[in-house]
Amino acid sequence: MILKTDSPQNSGHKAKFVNNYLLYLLAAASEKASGQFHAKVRKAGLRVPEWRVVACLYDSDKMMITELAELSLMEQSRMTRIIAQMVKRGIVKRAIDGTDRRRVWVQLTPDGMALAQTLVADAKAHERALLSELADTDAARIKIMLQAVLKRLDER
Amino acid sequence: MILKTDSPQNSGHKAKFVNNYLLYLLAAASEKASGQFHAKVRKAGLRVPEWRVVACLYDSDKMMITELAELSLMEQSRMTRIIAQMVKRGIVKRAIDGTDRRRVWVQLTPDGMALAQTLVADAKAHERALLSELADTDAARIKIMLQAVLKRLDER
DNA sequence: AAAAACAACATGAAATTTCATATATTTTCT
DNA sequence: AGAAAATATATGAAATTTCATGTTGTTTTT
Repeated sequence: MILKTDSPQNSGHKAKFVNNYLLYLLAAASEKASGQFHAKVRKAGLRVPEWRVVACLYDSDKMMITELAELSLMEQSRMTRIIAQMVKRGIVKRAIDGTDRRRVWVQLTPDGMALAQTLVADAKAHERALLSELADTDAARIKIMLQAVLKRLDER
Repeated sequence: MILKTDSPQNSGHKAKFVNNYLLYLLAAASEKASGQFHAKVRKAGLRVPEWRVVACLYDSDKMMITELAELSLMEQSRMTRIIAQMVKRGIVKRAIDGTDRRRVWVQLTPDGMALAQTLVADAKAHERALLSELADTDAARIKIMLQAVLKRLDER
């Protein structure tokens, strides 16, 4: 057997910058933790950005395109196009505001609401499973901590 | 003055699902915290995925395309194309492994290393500023906590 | 030592995303 | 009221990303 020149995955564990860099840790934790659940989302027939919209609308009667974009962490023009697709697929419906005709209210259809309920339940179960794998003290604090980070960031 | 039908940003503060959902909090914290720094990255002439590559290479002599993709949280084919662009711009260079000719080693050029050093220093300063805005206990624990989450996720 | 399986990277084509800007509507200013 | 500014959404066009698959090279099986 021939020895490899170098083993992949940098198993030489020499504490790289990124592995101790907050923004990287946040991105990696988000990406990897979400990855698992996103498989379920796709099995339910949604793409990830669509799931975000559904999750945002789950407990709101209706939302504007701009609000959805902000809350779903996406650009407005992208959201416009995503909503257009979701309308075609019967997941949401659009309605122009009677008073301010620039505004478009987006609402889940009955089908969309059914999807939302299933997926939100799945999401909560997945979250519980994930939290249960953490040390108790971490599980109890992580969400509070992230909310605090978000609060600081929004205050700027 | 005419009262608005409904105020945007859902200021009715009725604790929405997403605002207490771990995966959303992670995504939002990542997105918003990174957003600030990414402005600096673009001023330095890099796009975000390129910065990720630079940051990964910062303290590695060389990395394979696959390793870079894994560490930078991107798909391999995307990484291949990003590296091609970075080669054109003189930020990195490619070299085929002598022993295993499937492998491509990617390395920072001197220009790339200069960029890396500047940006990593900026990143560290930005991180310090961010952490300093958090409560001391949170600042001390957040990275450790995220590392723990990542460890659990990788163990699966 | 072939054959089969695996691994690393590249690539075509479709789809999505971004960026800048257009359009329509409402609000504010003078 | 009329002009200017602001707001909400839409859209064209270029660029990027994704997905499936193709190539090439290496390792494992038999």
